[in-house]
Amino acid sequence: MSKPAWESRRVTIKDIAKAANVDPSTVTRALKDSPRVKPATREKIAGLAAEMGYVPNMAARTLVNRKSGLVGLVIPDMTNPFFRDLAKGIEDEAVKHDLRILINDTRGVESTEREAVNLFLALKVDGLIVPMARCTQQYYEELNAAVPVVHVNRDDTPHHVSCDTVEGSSLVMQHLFELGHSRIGFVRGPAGPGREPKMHAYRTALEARGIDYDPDLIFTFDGTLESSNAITGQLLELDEPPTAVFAHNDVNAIAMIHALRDRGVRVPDDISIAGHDDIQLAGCVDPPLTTVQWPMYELGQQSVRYLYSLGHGQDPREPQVPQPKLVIRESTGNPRVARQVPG
Amino acid sequence: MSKPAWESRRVTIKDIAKAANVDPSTVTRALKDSPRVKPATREKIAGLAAEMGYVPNMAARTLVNRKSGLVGLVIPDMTNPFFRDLAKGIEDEAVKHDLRILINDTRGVESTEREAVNLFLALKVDGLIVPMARCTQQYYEELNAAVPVVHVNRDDTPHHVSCDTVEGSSLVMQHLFELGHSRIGFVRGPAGPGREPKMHAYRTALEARGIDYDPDLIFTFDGTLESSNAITGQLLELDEPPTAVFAHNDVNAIAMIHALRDRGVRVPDDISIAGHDDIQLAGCVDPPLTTVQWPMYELGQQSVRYLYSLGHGQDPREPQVPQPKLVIRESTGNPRVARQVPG
DNA sequence: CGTGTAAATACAAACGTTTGTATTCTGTGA
DNA sequence: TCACAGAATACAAACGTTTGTATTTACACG
Repeated sequence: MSKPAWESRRVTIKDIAKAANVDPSTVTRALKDSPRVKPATREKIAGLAAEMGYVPNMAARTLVNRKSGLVGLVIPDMTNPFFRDLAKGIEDEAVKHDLRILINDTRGVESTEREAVNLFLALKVDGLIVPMARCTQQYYEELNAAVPVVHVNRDDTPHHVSCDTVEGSSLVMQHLFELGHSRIGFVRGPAGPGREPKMHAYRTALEARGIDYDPDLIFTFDGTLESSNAITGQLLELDEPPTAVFAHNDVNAIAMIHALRDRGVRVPDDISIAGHDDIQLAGCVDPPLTTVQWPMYELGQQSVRYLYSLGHGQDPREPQVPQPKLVIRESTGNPRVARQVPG
Repeated sequence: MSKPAWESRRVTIKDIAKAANVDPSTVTRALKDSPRVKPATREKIAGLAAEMGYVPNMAARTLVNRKSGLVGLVIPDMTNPFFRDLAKGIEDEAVKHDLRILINDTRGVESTEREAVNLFLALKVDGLIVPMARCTQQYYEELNAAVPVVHVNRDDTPHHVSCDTVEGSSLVMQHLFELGHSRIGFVRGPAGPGREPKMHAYRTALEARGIDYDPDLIFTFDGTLESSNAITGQLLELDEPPTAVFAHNDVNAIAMIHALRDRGVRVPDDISIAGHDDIQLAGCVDPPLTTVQWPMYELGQQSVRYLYSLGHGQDPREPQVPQPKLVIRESTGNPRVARQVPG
């Protein structure tokens, strides 16, 4: 096996300088179009750089700049289409600010999240974007001393972009009430700090209608398919199952619809299911999902802008994102006439 | 607004050295448990480092080591569960080699893929793992001169880990033949280099049975939901639609099943659908999907091992991964008795 | 042909770590 | 008490880039 080519030293600015018979500093300036270098020289250097296959060394750059132009994105589950749209918004906005995005999937594990954050810290990222993190608020407040951190969809932290979670969830509850439901289940997300707005909206809506809160109707979704299946099982085993369920997100809602069908329960005839997020898939499943349209792409964009302000000592303006909207499709309907439980 | 805390300089090895009254080099060695430093000093330094909240500066480290301990993972669609399992295998193996994984989602766009590669190059990654890349074989051969690159599921490149694609696809074809199908559609992946093994298996299987290859039965999936819908539409508009379809992957297969149902076509009664990959969801949809079980996790592990050997000048051993297996579920069945197309 | 000025470029220090080599300890045995 | 080995630590250079300052060059003007 011949000696691998990548062991040979890569071409540096000094190599180019030597080839062009100038000082390294001139090369740097030429490469970033500084007016301090004469056009002819600039072009000669640009040509040489391309020809020699120069790749800048970010490590050296980061070292002197004390920042990398990188933004770390810490997501709990890259498989959730929600994060794809978010990431898209983030990346589109990031290029405008000359920032590059690095992704780390924590798989919903808190320790992994910490490791990811540490890696990004060591990488000297300019900022962190953390949608719905697992770690505690306190952790992030401390972290915030080290690097700008903006949260998405979480409003208990110093810096966050979000839209009206309570409003979104209230719309769902109102819709279900209007259809005639009163026994409504609620699936909350992974237990943890900063995720209570949906729950809050749920309870408030119940109260406003004078309906007692029943802890039996509360389930917890951990992001996995199994979890959705398990919830579906629990739910059907109840003496008096709910006639409608407000699911934590669309992934959960869709999985539950499948699980229900497997058990011969029809949606929405036997039970209504509403989701949250309006992922692309939501309109394509059977039945199409009633859900809350959540401006993920915009949230992504705003989080970068926010981060940018933060990193430049500006007081970030309250981000403007569209209000959540209810999208009524076919997974919700009128409840069946209540069967009286015998005895 | 008070001065943001993150503008203050972070604590470096020099700060620790000063605090501990030793030389920076001693701190380095203490922090990496070198036997050259006396246990008492080591502990004192470790304590100080923790107390002062020291975070190593990877840029400086990378600069002197000329490598970062990072591995870049370039994936076309992070939403495909396939890549999640792959990434899991990669990360689990990576920690064993003290490597960290960085992900970049290219959304199937070739130019984005190039940018991602360049970013990783600038970051001085130790290697690249590239499952089913969009760029040409030639590009990667050149790239391979700069950094170790291993491909997953693609066998036209210098270094790759894969398992028997032809075998996996042949199993599907054989299964469909045995059910009595002879008019079988095939959905290929995003057009591009290095993705012909499935196609090859398809055509070979057809030939072996003496069935003519019909270009009308070949469709191209670009990874999106819309694409699956469009294919479904095209397929049904055929004068003589196929009685079975071998889909490029499970995501495609599942989307097609949905699209078919929307149009009132039943699976497998009216048409059989087989997928590829056996993602977690495959067993949970309705009907459960017949598919090829693909050892994604193992491929992930092997790709890191392979990369590691490559990076250490060892001749990498041919990776051993399980053979693909056919998983027969309910989305495939006997064809309906062939309707004769009138005159 | 000087002189002044602006343009173009060179110089040098710094960023935070690592590592090979040199130096200073420490304690032992004669 | 001295020399010596070995342990512990200090020194210094290097990694590739950036940037403020200094130097050289070119040119126009008197």
